[in-house]
Amino acid sequence: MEPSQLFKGYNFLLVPFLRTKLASFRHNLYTKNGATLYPTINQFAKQVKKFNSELIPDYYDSEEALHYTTIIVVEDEEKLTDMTSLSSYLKVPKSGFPLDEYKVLRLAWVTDSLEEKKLLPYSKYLFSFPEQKGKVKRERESESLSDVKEEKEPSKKRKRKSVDEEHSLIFEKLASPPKIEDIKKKVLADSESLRASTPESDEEDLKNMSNNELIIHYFSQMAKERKVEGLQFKSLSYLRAINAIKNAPKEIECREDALSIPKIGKSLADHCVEIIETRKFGQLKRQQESTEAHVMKELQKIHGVGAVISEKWFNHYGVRSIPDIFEKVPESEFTDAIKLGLYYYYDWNQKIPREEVTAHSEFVSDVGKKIDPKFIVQTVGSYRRETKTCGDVDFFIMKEDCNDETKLSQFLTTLVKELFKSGYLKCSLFPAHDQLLKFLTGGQLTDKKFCRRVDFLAVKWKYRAGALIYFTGNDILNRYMRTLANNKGLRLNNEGLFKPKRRVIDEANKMGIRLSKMHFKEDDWTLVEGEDEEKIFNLLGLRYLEPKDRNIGNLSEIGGFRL
DNA sequence: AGGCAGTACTG
DNA sequence: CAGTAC
DNA sequence: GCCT
Repeated sequence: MEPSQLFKGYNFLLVPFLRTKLASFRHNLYTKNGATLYPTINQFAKQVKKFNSELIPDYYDSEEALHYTTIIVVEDEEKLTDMTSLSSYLKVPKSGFPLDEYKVLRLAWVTDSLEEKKLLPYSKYLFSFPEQKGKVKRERESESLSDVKEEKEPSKKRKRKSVDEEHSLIFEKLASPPKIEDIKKKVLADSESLRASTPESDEEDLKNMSNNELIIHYFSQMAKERKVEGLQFKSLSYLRAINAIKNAPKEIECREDALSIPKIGKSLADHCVEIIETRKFGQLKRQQESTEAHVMKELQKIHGVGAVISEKWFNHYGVRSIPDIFEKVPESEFTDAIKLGLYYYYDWNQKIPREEVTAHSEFVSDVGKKIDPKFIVQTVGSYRRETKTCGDVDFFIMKEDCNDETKLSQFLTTLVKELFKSGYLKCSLFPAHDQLLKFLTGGQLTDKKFCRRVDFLAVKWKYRAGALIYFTGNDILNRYMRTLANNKGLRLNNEGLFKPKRRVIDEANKMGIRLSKMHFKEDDWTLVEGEDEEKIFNLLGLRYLEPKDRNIGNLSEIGGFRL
């Protein structure tokens, strides 16, 4: 390979600094391409000193520049177990050294960059220690959306921006989606390097399953298939049936057994019989094998793409794969949300290990505490339901006795700004408006590989329980509770449990429609309960469910809950 | 035959 | 308003 | 796809 000077101006701290033949060969390659290599901090620090005195005597600029161009390259991942081992390999002096302010990248970043003849974004190559507990580091620059090349040229004259200017700049940057070229690049790179994890096909387990377990197994897959097809209510029927089967007193042996279970009608009973007798579900298999279903499923994993858009892309534009989208679908079809959905296609479809969500929680709540310790930042969603993995991270914000939306909004705005400045927040799925109470974004911890979906919701104190129930979910429980409320002439929403005022009842009667169909106007309904979760459950005639018992309809659910 | 949760955001 | 997401 |  001819020297490209690709890494010109870059400092590589190599850990461990290996002296094998192969390593020497690699090191030679790095230096040929312009990199300067360092085995220990001591030698690097000398360079830092020189760097700082030679360049503009502006601490801010020079340090920042150094951060852009200094990379810790992990040459042997197995030898690095934690921060301590990293320090010892680099021989960090007693006086200390801010190691955690530098990017720690896997060797693959260097080799892939050489291969591609360009500096690749760091995001996919961030090294993280195995089993690392939630300790999180800050990063100085916000990467990801901008190209690495832009980052390595720090602006020479960085003047202090006014608060307003900085504010609008941050939100502008958060809101603007990446360029199509960059999206394409990342999506293609992801689909290559990070081959889709093989779907767990547990043929063996199927044989050992009881009738009911097998039916649930197939039904839950069928629910997904129906949803992808856009048949949301059929999908819902399967989910409801699953829950009913879980609560059924005995094994389903025949058609009558199935029909005796609520939510199982003629059609589902037939499916049950087929599954019991053949241990297979033909309709499901055919569905799963059709290319249309397969492609639609892939497309709908893009945030912002649902049943209608995926169908259009499949039939009208002939899209058959994710990379296909860039060839066949006109750019005008991409909303900002879809652009982000594509850019983070791979990231956002990964399950998040519970431990990582804990790390997110600690990081975000620490930032929140520094802004104002009186605000409570609680992690809800599936994390609160104690699931082992989460699809996203949900943050719930409130402050004791605070029902002032302006105050809540101010806090959330500041929080978002700080999180952006620290490099954690990467994007926003819709522009932040003046009363910022809800914010949907992507967030990434510096030592983690993936950007995650992160949601924020700030709520008034008096509505905290209603909001908490809503935001904790799961969705099936939410729907069930709202239906229950309707049946009692009440109304449950994101704020709390409401009862109708006299005149609404009269009006509904006069119009001959159900109360729940009445347009919800604050004036027409009285808040019954919004501060106590347990009271809301009880008012609906339910026993209180601990968050961990709210995974209704989930395969991993234990115990079951009678809906 | 009509409902199936209720709300908020984009375009 | 339709579409999507929470 | 089930229930009313």
